[in-house]
Amino acid sequence: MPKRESQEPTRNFGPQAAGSNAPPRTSDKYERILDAAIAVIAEKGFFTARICDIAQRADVADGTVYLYFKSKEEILMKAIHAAFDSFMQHARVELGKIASPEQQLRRLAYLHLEAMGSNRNAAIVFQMELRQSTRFLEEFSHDHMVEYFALVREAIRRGQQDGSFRAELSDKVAANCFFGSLDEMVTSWVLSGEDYPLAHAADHVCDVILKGLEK
Amino acid sequence: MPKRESQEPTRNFGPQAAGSNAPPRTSDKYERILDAAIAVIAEKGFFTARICDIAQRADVADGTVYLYFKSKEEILMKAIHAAFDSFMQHARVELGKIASPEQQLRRLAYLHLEAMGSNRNAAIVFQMELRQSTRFLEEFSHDHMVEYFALVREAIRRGQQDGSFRAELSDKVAANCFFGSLDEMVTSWVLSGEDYPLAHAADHVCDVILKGLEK
DNA sequence: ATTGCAACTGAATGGCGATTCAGTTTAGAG
DNA sequence: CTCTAAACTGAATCGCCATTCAGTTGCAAT
Repeated sequence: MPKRESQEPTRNFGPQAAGSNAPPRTSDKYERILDAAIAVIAEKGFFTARICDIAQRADVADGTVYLYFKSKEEILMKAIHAAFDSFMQHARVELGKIASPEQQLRRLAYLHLEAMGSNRNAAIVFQMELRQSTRFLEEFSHDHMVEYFALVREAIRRGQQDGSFRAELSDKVAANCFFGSLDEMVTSWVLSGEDYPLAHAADHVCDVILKGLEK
Repeated sequence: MPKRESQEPTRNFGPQAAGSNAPPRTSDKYERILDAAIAVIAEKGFFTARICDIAQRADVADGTVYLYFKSKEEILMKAIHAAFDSFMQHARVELGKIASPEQQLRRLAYLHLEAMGSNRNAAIVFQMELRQSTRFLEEFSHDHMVEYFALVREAIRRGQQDGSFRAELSDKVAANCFFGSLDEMVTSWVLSGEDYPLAHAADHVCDVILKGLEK
């Protein structure tokens, strides 16, 4: 029988899914189900999305979904987790290459909008479901946001120290403005239903926010 | 038997609730149910909130809820509608008293945060459920947002015309930054679980955004 | 006191859909 | 080819809860 890929312990799953369940195997079913779930949830919302819709879209039987995930909720959790982690890792690497706090924020704004703009379904899930879900996924998704905010606040504080940003501003408020502005750009992009290149807006947002932070 | 209050046609309801249903009467049940619904939905989310929870909290029987509202969905709709209309009316009056676009935006920021900060449950419903609900209440809640944005964009455009704001900025992007920043302040206030006076933050946010818009 | 009707009640209904599991298929090993 | 276990299937189960409605209560008019 096929065996676990000879890789790092908990890297690429596919097998034993949810902690203690039956352990599926080598095939792209895990990813297919995740993708299908994001698409269906984006379209109908978490609570209205039915497992059988997801299964159908992923082209597997209803029961198969439960070989890979413990529950409907777990699918959403894993989907958000995966997307977020991949974004944060990418963002950290990119920001590491830049010294100027101002340029870091510009870059981050671009990455944020690009990530959302490149996958509408994921963007919908993030904008619409993530908040709602904060209630029942609690700490989980919240921790991710805290991570992101830490990145922003850090850049802002460094900018204040090196004298390029006004020191009297609260880094928390400033970070909220930065994030909130980008978030709203994404929301209006999602709600518009159109498909203009979202990332183009990064510079325009930064024109406002960075000037607002400047000395 | 008690009769409809001698007021404007469709102002204060209480009676015949949902268009064609059975028509209840003079008592505060309508409001009690709305308030209970907001509280329960704030706590558990729209989909997880049970009608019997709402009824219990409003101190009426399950069935009574349906004398005043057509469905669970309608309760949320009416609640959002009422809160929004009252805010918009108030905001329009207040902004009408102010000439300077900059001061208008400052005032609006204050009103926004004050409205949210004065009723945590309502704020939770707005921040968490309104977006989610955009999907199934569609146009409905979206129209309200458009109204609010129109107010903001109008002030921004006037500021650009009178030369106080940079004319090269898109009023749409600027409005997104303004709204997004406030919205994010509310979200972080809601998620913090603490009860600091949210409205105090209005000036801080405006310090950033207005300076960002300035010439 | 009697009547009639609006308001209200809450147990029963009905449908939906997540989850389960008995049975089927697949594919590697012998 | 045969055997076995993992992987998969999808129909049946089961709990949940919005909504309904037969019956009760309150009250004002007569």
